[in-house]
Amino acid sequence: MRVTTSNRSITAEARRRQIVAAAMAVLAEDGLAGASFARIAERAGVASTRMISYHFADRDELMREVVSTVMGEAGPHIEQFVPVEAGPAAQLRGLVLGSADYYGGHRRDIAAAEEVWNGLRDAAGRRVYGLHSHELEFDIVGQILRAGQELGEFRDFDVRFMCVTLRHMLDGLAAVLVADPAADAEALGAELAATVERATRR
Amino acid sequence: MRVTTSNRSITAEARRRQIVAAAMAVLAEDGLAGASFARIAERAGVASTRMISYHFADRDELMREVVSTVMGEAGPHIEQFVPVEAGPAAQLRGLVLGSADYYGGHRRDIAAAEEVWNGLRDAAGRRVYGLHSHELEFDIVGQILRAGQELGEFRDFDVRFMCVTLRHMLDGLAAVLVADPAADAEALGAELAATVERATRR
Amino acid sequence: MRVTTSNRSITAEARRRQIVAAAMAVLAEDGLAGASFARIAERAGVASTRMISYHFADRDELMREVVSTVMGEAGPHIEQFVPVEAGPAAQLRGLVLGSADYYGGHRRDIAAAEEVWNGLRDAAGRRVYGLHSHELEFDIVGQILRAGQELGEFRDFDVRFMCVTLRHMLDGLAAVLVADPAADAEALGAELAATVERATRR
Amino acid sequence: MRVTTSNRSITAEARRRQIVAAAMAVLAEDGLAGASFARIAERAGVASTRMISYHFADRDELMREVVSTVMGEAGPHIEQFVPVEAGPAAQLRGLVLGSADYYGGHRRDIAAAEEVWNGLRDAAGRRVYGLHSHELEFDIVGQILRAGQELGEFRDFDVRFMCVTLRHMLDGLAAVLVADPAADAEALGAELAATVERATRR
DNA sequence: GATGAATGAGCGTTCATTCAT
DNA sequence: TATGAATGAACGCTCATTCAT
Repeated sequence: MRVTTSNRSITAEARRRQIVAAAMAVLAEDGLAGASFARIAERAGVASTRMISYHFADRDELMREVVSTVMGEAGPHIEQFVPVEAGPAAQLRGLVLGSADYYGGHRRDIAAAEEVWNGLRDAAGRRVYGLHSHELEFDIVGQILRAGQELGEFRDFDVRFMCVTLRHMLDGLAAVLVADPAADAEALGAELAATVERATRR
Repeated sequence: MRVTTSNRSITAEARRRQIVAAAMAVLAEDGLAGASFARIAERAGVASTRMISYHFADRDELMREVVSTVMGEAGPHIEQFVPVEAGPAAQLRGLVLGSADYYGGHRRDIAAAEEVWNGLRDAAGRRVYGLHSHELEFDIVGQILRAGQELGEFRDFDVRFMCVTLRHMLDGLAAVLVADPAADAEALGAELAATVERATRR
Repeated sequence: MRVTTSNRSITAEARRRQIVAAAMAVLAEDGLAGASFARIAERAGVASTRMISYHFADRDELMREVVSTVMGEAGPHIEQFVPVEAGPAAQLRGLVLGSADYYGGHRRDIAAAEEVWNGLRDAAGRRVYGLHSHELEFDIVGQILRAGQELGEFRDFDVRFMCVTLRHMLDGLAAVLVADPAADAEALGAELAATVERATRR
Repeated sequence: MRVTTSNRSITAEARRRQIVAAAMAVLAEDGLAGASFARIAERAGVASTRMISYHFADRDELMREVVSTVMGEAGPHIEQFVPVEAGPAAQLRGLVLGSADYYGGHRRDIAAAEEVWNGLRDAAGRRVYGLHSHELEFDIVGQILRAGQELGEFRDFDVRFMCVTLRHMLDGLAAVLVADPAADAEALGAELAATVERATRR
């Protein structure tokens, strides 16, 4: 059992969630540069931007919260699609289908998170997120890929680069789902799973 | 023979190129939001931001010029790698290898272009670029893919979605090359070509 | 009894009045084009132009406030000079004398308001104020004039055009009072009242 | 016979007239603040604002030229309506009718001139035009009024203030004609002439 | 927990004008 | 007579943030 040790009150947490939700809506609609405190406050229905400054240390913290909220939801959701006992190929397939399922049901959220992911910079101008922020994902996927190679199911490719390629293929799927509300997440997920299967198998 | 009929003088064109180059450098380093006229002017070594306003109608025009400059260079460069007489599989391979070659030689430029591509919005908050801006590329790649399917070389996949997937795989390649200056463009290009080959063939 | 239900605090209202007063002074001295935020802020004794932007949505709102402040004061002041029970001729005379009295006591204010009135344009270049903004005044004066015609006191003139003419005669009076600080408002008011009386009576 | 001793060439004069005409159009549409060199150049169909700077010493000279062009045309036109041999009352009537006739035929021009007249300031912020700029007109009209008083035709009013009042009544007529393209200049002129006649006669 | 007031720094853009042909 | 290039100064406005309750 996991316990969140937060010294924040219930109402404060509610306010934070309210603001994060508003931030996501604005990010998805107007982009990172358009997601000013003023617009987010207006969207959240709070009186002034001061409310945001009060609940978040600074803009960065709010934006990071957007990303971690989405990532925190996506991980467990996708996990359910990955059969623990099955082989690497089935697990890889589960990863793709699970991602497609999550993306399909949270198009606005992933659009928001991607805005932050791709655009956010720190005060010195360095990217806050980037390939290195995916290392945890690359570790997990890398283990599956390596296991497949050792079992002789997968061909001999550069594991890390395949992880990067897979990530971007999934980003492509997300982009289609965001751009076209009518796009069929399940069908495209299956399509991509087939592509990934052929790209990796011996 | 193509003739550019521009009503701009030679010196004006030179100044524009100088400013665009400076903009690219700043974009790659500080991102779209960090690419202010002040920083670009400083980088370009011109006295004031007024110089930029004089040569470009507005910020948008400058940013679009960055993208079209890179796209205008990349296209012909990659074309050389695509054998006209060969079959679809060879052409597809050429596309990947050519892209890798261009990306490897212009890491800063593609980083700059991608900043604009992903982040630029118009006054109303709508993305200036997006999936739809790739339609021309999708047409060309789509023709190759369809030809391959008709010849029985390629398996039966959703052509358009494969175009999107390919685009994002290439973006992943670019991301690696930008993030790691030591990354070997040729090797990764070959790696990706192998992946694409397996993903598409019957 | 009229109650102003404003959601602005007392201090905010005080600041607004302070800024409006400064704006009036600058407008009267330097004209509309010269009434920049910088000059107004300096005149108001506030640290920066940011203070003005904080209290007013934009330049237009400040300028409109100048006009409505003057109009809101002038109306009730002039009303006192118009005897409710008396006949049209006496009421018309009261209007002129009341206006002269107000103009004489607020030369700087009317100069400021007139700058805005004559010069302010919206973003599309259209006049914000104009003859149509006087319709309320024309209604009131028009009623007096029509009543006089029906009673046989006034001759048969075009009521609306007489309203316009009267307005411009009063503007002329204002212009003299603004241009010449030594001009005698009461005497000129009486002079104009005589002119208006002859212009209208049967 | 009057000879214009100008050291300007014919083509230069033509260019000046072309620019002045464009300035008038822009002034009437967009107001004084909107009449930037950029907009005037565009309207005149000349390549750059440099053309304007070349032909006029500065913005002031161009704006003054607009006013003096209109005044130079209006004077002789109105003169034709003032019978030299007739009495003061008839001359005064001619003045009003002549003005109405000119205004009616040059609505855009008088709108432009009035923009400059009311708004133009010198570098120090002082009005370039104002009541004092009307002194020549006031002299002429004043002579007529005084003659009428001496002949016993006119009542005993303050001559100078009546001149100011008349000027503003005419401005009111102009305002109506500018605001309403369908307004009948001749009818309103007759209406105003009647008003002026009653306002002045014994 | 929440708020109003205030702020310094920076934004892109426009202005009329000058320099050098 | 005309033009292209360049410029310094100023514009209104928005940003996230801090102070003081």
